[in-house]
Amino acid sequence: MSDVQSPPAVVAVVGPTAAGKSELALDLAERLAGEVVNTDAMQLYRGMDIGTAKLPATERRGIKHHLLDVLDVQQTSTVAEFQAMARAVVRDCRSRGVTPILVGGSALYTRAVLDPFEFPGTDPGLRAQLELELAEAGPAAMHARLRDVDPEAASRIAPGNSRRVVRALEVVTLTGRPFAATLPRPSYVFDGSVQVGVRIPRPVLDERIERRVHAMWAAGLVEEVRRLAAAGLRDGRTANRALGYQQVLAFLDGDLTEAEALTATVTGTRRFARRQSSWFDKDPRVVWVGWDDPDRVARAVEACTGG
RNA sequence: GGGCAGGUAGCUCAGUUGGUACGAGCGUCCGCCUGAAAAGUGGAAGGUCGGCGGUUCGACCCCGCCCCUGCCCA
Repeated sequence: MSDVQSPPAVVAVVGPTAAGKSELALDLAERLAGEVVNTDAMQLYRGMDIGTAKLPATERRGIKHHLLDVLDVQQTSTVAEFQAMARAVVRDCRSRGVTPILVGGSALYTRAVLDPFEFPGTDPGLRAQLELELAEAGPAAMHARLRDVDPEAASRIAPGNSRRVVRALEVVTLTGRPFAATLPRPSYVFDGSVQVGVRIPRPVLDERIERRVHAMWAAGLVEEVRRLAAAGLRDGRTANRALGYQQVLAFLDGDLTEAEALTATVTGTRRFARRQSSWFDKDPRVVWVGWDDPDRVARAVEACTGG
């Protein structure tokens, strides 16, 4: 147990989607007198409930949840802004003697809270300019340009990845410093940070994902998307890319049949789960517990209390 | 029973007047990832070209028979 003087730990529950993170987070919150902090990019959005598997208020066991429903669907979400919000919540919790328990599948978001990520800033005008130039000159020309001003970054960014090329150019011209020079060190910014990972075999996960997507459809995902579309879902830059929403939108626009939208959501979610795992698996700091281990809560608590 | 179309990568399909399958998209696998991250992106592995026989120096491409699928006629 931590002594009275030192601030509570910062706990992050990580792992692929549909592995059971939300439940474990609630268990930990109860055992550690904690509050839940969402680190899921899509659960930030108001009205995106079914498709993001957002825990309904009635199932939150009376535990306070932070950073759910803070954005409108047409607003763009960004890591840097999220980082600031989430860190503020973490500090607030700790100042009240409460353990913040981060949960969410957005690896970058979670890491941006825990690790010393420093985002170099942005300029909408410059960004727009670069994107215009990209549209006119093409990806190869932009990559060549990056090679001139920041060879190191250019060598690390695939020429076809225009998104990153543009961002790198933005950072270089904005700061005058190389883009690659700002890589974070793998260290926690908050004392007593712990990451608990939920480990689940791939076949089991794939089956759970498939069931979950079907359940979302049965629960009215199509209606939810229709409603959000009327509220401007298509106008945003982030929310309409969410798994499930993206595909249902395509269905509503007649680009996919409903059945195709459903299977595309399943395979898309599967791929997403793989991408998530590639972040978490290579982080040696994560303490793993089995998704169905009867003692997983005890093990997780032990990891969090410095056992 | 007869006619037509088709059977090529896990799926949907390109392709060669007979000379080692140029395949593509999707999926799968592995990797990258700093202001869109449920996003974006790099790479890899997959094929006895329905089966059997024939023609040929050589057949996935020609011939015969058979099997399967779809449509049409009876």
